[in-house]
Formats: sequence, structure tokens, C-alpha cells
Amino acid sequence: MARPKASAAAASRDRVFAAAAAEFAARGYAGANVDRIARAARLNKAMIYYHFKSKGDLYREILSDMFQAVRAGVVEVASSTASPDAKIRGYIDAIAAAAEARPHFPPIWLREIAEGGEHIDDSTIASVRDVLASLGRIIDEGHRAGRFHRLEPLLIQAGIIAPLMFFFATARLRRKMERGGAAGLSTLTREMVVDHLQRITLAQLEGKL
Amino acid sequence: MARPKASAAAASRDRVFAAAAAEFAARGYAGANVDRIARAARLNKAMIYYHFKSKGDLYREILSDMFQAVRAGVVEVASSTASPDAKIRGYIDAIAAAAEARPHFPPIWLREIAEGGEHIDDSTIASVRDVLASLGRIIDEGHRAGRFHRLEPLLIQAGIIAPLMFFFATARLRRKMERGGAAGLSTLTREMVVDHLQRITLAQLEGKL
DNA sequence: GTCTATAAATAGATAGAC
DNA sequence: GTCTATCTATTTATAGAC
Repeated sequence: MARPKASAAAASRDRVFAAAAAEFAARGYAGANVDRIARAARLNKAMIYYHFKSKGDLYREILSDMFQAVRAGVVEVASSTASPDAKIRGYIDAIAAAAEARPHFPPIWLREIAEGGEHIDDSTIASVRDVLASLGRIIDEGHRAGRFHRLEPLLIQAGIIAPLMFFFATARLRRKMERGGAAGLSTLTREMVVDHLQRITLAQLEGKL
Repeated sequence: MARPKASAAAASRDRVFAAAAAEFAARGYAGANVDRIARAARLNKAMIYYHFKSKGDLYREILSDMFQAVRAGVVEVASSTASPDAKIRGYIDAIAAAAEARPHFPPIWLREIAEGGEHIDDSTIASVRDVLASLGRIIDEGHRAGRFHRLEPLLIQAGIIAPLMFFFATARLRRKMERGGAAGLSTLTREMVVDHLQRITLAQLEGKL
């Protein structure tokens, strides 16, 4: 359940998980097709229902895996002995790493936001809350150390996560726009975005604006 | 076609448009149900197909209206005689205004990004491109006036639009999370977010970080 | 312009054999 | 664990009356 692989050798349950993640990312919950998931997993529809109770259940497990992964990453950073500004950089890195390790993550998150979190169960809500709480802890710590202003975590959080998710999720759209005549949209790299976010987030917290 | 209203007196075509926008925002393209749109518009399914060629056509018209509205707003700002920093503030205001005037806008945009722009037709792609190009023009102008550094417009754009869309689109999710035990998530106001984005965007362009 | 009725296709879920 | 066949419900789209 924790970190399924999509390789040929992977157990069929993991293949279903991986295929479903890609399908939900590409078409959304309602648009996802169980038959198509089965084909992508080189199985048939009945096997989906052998491994998972329902389409909704399968989706909720994917959501849960996503947010547990981010939560684990940022909690580790927040609990470390690093300096507050190193923690802020690590926090941003951890979110980017979780998103990169799961290509389905950014699109599914964007869709889930649009849906008002309709499919998120309580334990996953708790993971999301912990991610924000970890940032709050880092800011508080920096504040006590006299390094950070005590800014609203939600505002800082939005300034980090939203551009990150946009960057990863718009990859396809940017390519489409370049074919439509826009220049230089794909010159942006993951490093540029992460570096930039790290710098402007710290600048805000350190009161440089 | 330009700016339909949802009032009781509105022509039936406009009622369909408004009901469809809400339905697509709430459930996505695939999840939207033509029958439900018809009921919300106090009509029946056949009327949808009387006014629009297909579900896809109806959706594309809503997308087109959205992006033409942002485009109009930001082009006006970029073409004005205001100072470069006033234009940056106006640019952010214009996007926020377009999003607020159409509650369906942020969720639909988020979903469309997740979908890689699958439903966006060429003329709508052009509108999106113009929105980014307008920011590029403002930055160039500020640069020639010796006030702005010439930063990558896409990076600045992402830092503006992504948090704005997140803020508007997460309203429901934030309420859900507060019921789940998170405190103070709804204290954030539109003014706080817009002011904050205006300040940090200008600070970046003016090289204050 | 608006409606009812229905065609035609698709999709989630299960039964039951191997 | 894996498969085929099928049930049942839903959904887009249209025909045709008023």
C-alpha cells in the first residue's frame, strides 16, 4: 500500500494502483474508467474489484498515499535540528520531491481542490492539516529565534504549494501553448522554480519586503 | 454570449450557460451531467441541445468566456498610461476581479490545467497567451524605465495566478478542514491575498530580494 | 421555444468458471 | 488469482409533438 511500483514484475494490486493513479490524474474521478484502468494494468475489470472494494475506494487510497507521503517528508524536516531557514528550504524541497516522485500528484491535487475535497476522508484531511501545521511550527521556531516575522502560515503555504503544483501540472499545457505560438515556456526548470520559491519565501519571512 | 446572467428573467440560453458553468466547476467536464444542468436551468435536456451543439461545445464556450474576460482585463491594464508598478497591481487586481465575477472560473481553470488543456480550443489558447504576454509587456516597460529587473514572466505569472486560484478555489476545502479540526483557515480575506501578492510581486521585480 | 419519450452507447459492479 | 459474460443503471443525444 505504501509505495507501489508499476514494473512488469509488480504484483497485480500494485499495477492496478499505478494505472489508476495515472487514469485519475488524466481524467479526474468521474472521468476515470475502470475498464481502462484494468487494461493499462494488463488485467481485466473483475480484478480491480478483487483488489479494491469500489472505484471510490481505489481513489481514496491513492489520495491517502499522496498526502501521507508529503506529510512524512515535511514532518521530518520540521522535526530536524536544522536552522529555521534551512527548514523552510527543506519544506519546499520535500513538497517538490513528493510531487515529482508521483506524477499523478499535482493534477489530482488540483482536481481535488476544485471539487472541494469531496473524496478526501478524515485521515487524509489530517495529513493535509499536519502539512500546514509543520510549516506553522517552523515559522514559530524562526520567530522565537528572532529570525522570522510571524506571518500567516496559510498565506505562506499558498505561495509555496500553488506555484509548485502549477509548475508540475502545467507541463502538458505549456507544451500545447508552445505549439500554439508561445515562445520559451518550457525553459523553466524544476530547479529554477524551487530556488525561486525558496528565496522569496525566506525573504518574506525575514521581512525583506 | 458575452456575459450571461442567471436571473429568472434571463433568456433560457443564458440560464443554460450559467447552470452549466456551475455544474462543470463542481464536477468537472466528465462528471457534469446534462440532465442536471437542464434541471438547474429550469428546463429539460432537449433545450440544452437546442441551444448548444453538444456538451463539449457548451463547455468550450464557457472556457472561452472565462479567458476572454481575463484577457480583456489585463490587456486594458497593460495598455493604460499608469506607472509600471501601478500596472502590476492592476494586473493582479484584474485577474482577481475576473475570478470573483465568475465563481466557476477558479475550479474550472484548475481542472483544465490538470487535464493538460484538453478542451481548450485555439482561440482560447490565444487568450491565455495574451494574458502572459501582457505581463511580459509590463515587465519590459518597467525594465526600460529602470524600475524592474527583467525576470522570467512565467515565474512571476505562476506566483500570481496560482495562489489566486488556490485562494478562491479552496474556499470549500478550507471550510471542510476547519470542521476537521484546523483553526483559523477562513480568516484569510480576498484583500489580504491580493495585497500580499501585489507587495511580493513588486518586491521581486524591484529586486528587493 | 419547449416538451415527452426513447434510442444508443457506456460504465460500475458482480456471478461463476477455471 | 485471473478470466469471460452479464446485469443494471446512467448518460449523451435525438425524434417528433405542441
